[in-house]
Order: sequence, then structure tokens, then C-alpha cells
Amino acid sequence: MPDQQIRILTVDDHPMLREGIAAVLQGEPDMLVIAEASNGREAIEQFRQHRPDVTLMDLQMPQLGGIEAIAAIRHDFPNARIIVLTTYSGDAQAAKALSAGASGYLLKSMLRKELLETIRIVHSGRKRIPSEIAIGIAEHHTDDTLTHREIEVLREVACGHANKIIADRLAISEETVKAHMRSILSKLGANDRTHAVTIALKRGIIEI
Amino acid sequence: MPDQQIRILTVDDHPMLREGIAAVLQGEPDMLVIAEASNGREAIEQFRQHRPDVTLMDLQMPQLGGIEAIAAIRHDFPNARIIVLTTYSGDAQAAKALSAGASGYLLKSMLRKELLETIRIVHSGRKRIPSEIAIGIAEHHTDDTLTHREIEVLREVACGHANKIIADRLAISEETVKAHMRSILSKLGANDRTHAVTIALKRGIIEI
DNA sequence: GGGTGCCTACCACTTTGGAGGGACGCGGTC
DNA sequence: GACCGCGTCCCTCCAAAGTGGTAGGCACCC
Repeated sequence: MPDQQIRILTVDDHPMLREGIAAVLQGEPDMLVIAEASNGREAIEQFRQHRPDVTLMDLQMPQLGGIEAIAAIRHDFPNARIIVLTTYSGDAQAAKALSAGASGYLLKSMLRKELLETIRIVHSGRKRIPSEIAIGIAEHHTDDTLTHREIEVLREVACGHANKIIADRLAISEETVKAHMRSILSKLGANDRTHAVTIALKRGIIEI
Repeated sequence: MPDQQIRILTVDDHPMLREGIAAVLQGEPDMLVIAEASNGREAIEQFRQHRPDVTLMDLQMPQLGGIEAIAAIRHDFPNARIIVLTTYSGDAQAAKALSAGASGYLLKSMLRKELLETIRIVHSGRKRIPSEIAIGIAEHHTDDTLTHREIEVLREVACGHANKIIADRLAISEETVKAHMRSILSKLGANDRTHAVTIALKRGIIEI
């Protein structure tokens, strides 16, 4: 009954982890790993070629990240069922992945039982987000989110650039940079720019 | 010939990854996974109980980190052969692991071939550190390393505390905090405190 | 005894950051 | 048309951060 099997694509830059997933899924008669990819670019390629029923996707990968890959795949195949399988990297990352079109979000620290359950649930067309993750997202959902420009400024701040330098690099006045900083500090509830950077890193708003 | 097999303990908080390692090692007749652990505390226990020939150890784990576990195991069993298997988290982390007594350092992104090679090499009593890692460590080895007190100050800075607050919390004068900061900025080559924090995070000197 | 590194502390000084206010154009929505 | 969010810009003011130099006490090692 190969037609009834759930055909799965695994995407992760750790071969050993792909190996582990494959080992777990091999024990399940209704599942079959049909392709693997080690970055976002390969993931898109493999998806096009094999049209898997379910895709397991890491977020942090070289070349092209998971979130971009999810968005690209869902753009071409709006019915693609994609489960994020990653180490927790902040509620902002999780929220981005879900709004990019992921149907599930799993942590690598979770047990095989949850993986199998989630694959079956997502394959059947439903969504599945563990409550820990959902709570994390909800916690900051009411908060103001940073605008595109504010995130740009914050990235500059993380590099150790002074307001004046940032102003030059973004081709705006120092006063504007200060205005953005005020907004950033207030939105994140940070004491100072350093605090703002560590908060943003924790929540996955920016990366190092 | 079970006596000639390399008896291996795997330590990682991702069950899926342990599964993957086990799958890879199962194909090797001269290797055998005899125990698993999902954090540092369990690792020490399992080591005591099974005395493996080689231990594969992740660094980032709940309860007790890998570096502490390596140090504890090597304290009781100076001949323990331990290989770090982790995602790269800065040269400082790698250096700490090696000086805690690890004989090898592998990245999770590396291929199975390298894992097997490293296990055999380390089991034979030699060390093995990939050149990328060695270069990373060497790059900053000539640099001044931060003192214990400086790291304490930097951790406070990362929390968004002002010099005055840090002074209170560490029970020293604000002027002393400033003196430490001057030293930190100079040693790390940072433009300002924010930059110092991001550099230290990248290099694994502090964690969020 | 002399040297070194670390932690501590002070002074004087300049630069930067952050708070609080207001303001305007633009694009979107109601 | 009125409103709102965003990005832009300007002002003032004060508190912080950062730079320079100096120095004592302490532990450690030659």
C-alpha cells in the first residue's frame, strides 16, 4: 500500500539528525522518507521534484533559511504541508515561520511520539502547535512589534555602531536614529540599547 | 569479538539526534552504543555505571552543561576519552571544552565519515580537532582573555544594567566598573558596551 | 626583593545616549 | 475629509558612557 504512505521530505543541515529522523520513521509502516535536503535552496528543489506530502524543516540553515524556504514553497504550492523542526530560537522566529505557512512547530528536544503524531495530524490537513510555543507567541503578541526600519536600526546597534554612524549608513539624520531608538526601547521594554539587543536576540527578532 | 568493540556513551538532549548517531554506529561492526544520556547529570551517572571507551557529548544541555560534565568525569576518570559533538558556539566554548579534558571536537554539521574517524582516533588515545576549530581557537588565543571579574561585569551589562547599578550589585564603586569596562572594550576590540556583548556572545564568552 | 597581573579606586574631561517635547509629509483606511 | 501609523527631522536638557592618567593593596612567582 505505498499509495497510502505519507511521503516525507526532511530538511536539516545536520546529516546526523536527518539520519535520526529517518531511523525513527523507518519503524512506521505508513511513513516514508522520499528525499532530504541540507539547506533552504535544496529544499525548494527537492520539493519541486518530489512533491512530498509532508516536509520537516529546520530554520537555521546556511545558504537559505527555513522561513524563506517555507514562504517560497508555499508560494508555488499553497497546499504544501510543512512542519518546522528546530531548536527554540525565540517567539518571533516561531511566529514568522507560522505566518510563512508552516502547519506545525516542533522542538528537536521533543520525543519521537510527538513527531509521529504531528506528522499524521498535519498530513490530515490540520495544524499542530505545542502549547509551550503558542504561549510564547501569545505572550508578546499584544506587544508592539518592531517596524522594518526599527529592526534595521537595531541590527546596526548590535554591531556597535554609534547613532551618528548609523545615521550615515542608513542615510538619515542622527535625530531620526534617536527617535527610532526611543521607540525600540519603549516597545521592547529595555533599559538601554544593549538590553534591547539582548532582548531582540532572545526573542529571535534579530540574529548575531 | 565483543571485547574489541568500542563501547560508546552518547549524550545529547535531542533524542532524535541520539537516534541518528545510533543508526550510524549500528552499521559499524567495531562500535556499540552502550548507554545514552540527555544532560550532564545523567552523563556522569551513565559514565560511572558503564565506563564507556568513548563518550560523545553535546555542550548545550539543561540541568548540567557539557563542559561541567566533562570536567567532572575527567576528574574521577582521568583517562576518559570524550568527544564534543555540538553546533559551533564560539571559540571560547571550544577552548573551554578542550581544557576541561575533551579529546575531540566535532560539529553536528559534519559527515558520518568524520564521526567514525574521530571515534577511532580518540579511542586509540590520540586527539583530534578539526582545523577550522583549531584555527578559530588560535585566532583569539594570543588575545587577552577576559578575567573572571570582567566576565561578571559583562554579564551585567548584557542584562541592560547601568554602571551604577552594576556597581551596587557587585558591591564595588562605579569607577571600578568603568575601569573594568575600559579593559573589556580594549580586550575585545569593541566600539561600545553593546558591541562588547555581541562579540562575547559570538565567541561563547557569555551566554544569553 | 622585585616583578606581574588583578581588583580596586579616584580625578578630570569629552562624547554619546536617552527623555521629553513638537512637527511635517506620505500612504493607507474608515 | 479625518484619522493613524510610519518615517523623517528639529530642539533642549541631563544623565550616562567612555577616555586619559594615576595609584594602592594583594597574591603569586621567580
